[in-house]
Amino acid sequence: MTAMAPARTEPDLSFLLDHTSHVLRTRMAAALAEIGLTARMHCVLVHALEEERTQIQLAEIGDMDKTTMVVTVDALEESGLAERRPSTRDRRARIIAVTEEGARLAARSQEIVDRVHEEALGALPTEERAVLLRALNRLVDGHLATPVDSSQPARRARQRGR
Amino acid sequence: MTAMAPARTEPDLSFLLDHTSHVLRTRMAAALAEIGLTARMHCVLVHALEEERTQIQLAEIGDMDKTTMVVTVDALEESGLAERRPSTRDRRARIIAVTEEGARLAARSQEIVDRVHEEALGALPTEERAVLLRALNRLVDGHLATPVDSSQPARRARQRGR
DNA sequence: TATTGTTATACTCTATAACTATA
DNA sequence: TATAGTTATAGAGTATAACAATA
Repeated sequence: MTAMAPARTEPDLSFLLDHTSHVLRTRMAAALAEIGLTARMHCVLVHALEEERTQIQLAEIGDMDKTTMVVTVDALEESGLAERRPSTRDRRARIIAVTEEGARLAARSQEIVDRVHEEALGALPTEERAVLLRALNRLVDGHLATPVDSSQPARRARQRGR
Repeated sequence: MTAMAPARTEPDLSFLLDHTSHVLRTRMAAALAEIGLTARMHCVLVHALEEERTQIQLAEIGDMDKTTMVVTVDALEESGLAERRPSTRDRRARIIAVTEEGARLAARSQEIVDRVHEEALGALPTEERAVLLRALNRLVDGHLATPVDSSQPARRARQRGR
């Protein structure tokens, strides 16, 4: 399934956001897949290039679990795009160092990301486009800043003794 | 994980849409859970009330798989909110008939949906709000209308003989 | 032959738990 | 004690396959 359907006549914000984000996500995934990247790999590459960062730091930036980060970095290493290096400050931590090939690919993937966004917004009048981005930013900073912590956790605690 | 992080300097449409839709979805789920509904149950109730509809028709409207529809209707029946009735036109099909209690609850759930949308948009100036909805509608009708059909299927075909 | 609805289940995704090593 | 990273795996969500009844 993709999203909740428009339950009515008035514009349905849930449907609009779900649908647009879902479609954009599939387009982005398809475009990045052409150069062998996932959105997460792109995200990690770009932020690892900015400065020396550990896996945990990159996980926080990308809003990933640390275990998800492990598999993402595994993929980057297998593709020769990044390497784990021991941090000199903290011997528990690993710095993610982007290789030359990784840096080249990151430049290309950023172009792809920008292009996909351009294409998505292409149909909008310039002014409407600016207002859209401003409004979405306001939502992100405002009432839609943080998810409610659902009383029903994503997954029940593992039962003891198993 | 929630969404791809802002990879940027410029406003990142992917991040904005993913984040807002995700947060709104959790808020909607939490609000509807207070009256024992999921977003899907609400969606089915509302559209089943509009006119006589079969499971397949409701599944299409809600963009659900027919197997997902089965469990959604199961939940509605168990809660006494809807019933399956054989279609008089097509004996394969089942009409989803909303009970009186279901109709009452659907009215309440629609209020909840509207309220959650109101709250989300509350921070926006009236004009910006109108432009946002218009712009999102344009995206839905335009380049973000349909997802690319990913070359890699969601799930590989079941291997034969198993 | 195709379609509606159903059951059963396989697959993906991601978080939890438990662990090692360091702090 | 707490944290970084790792492995293994549980659980949720959802689509696929196969089927029965009917078109």
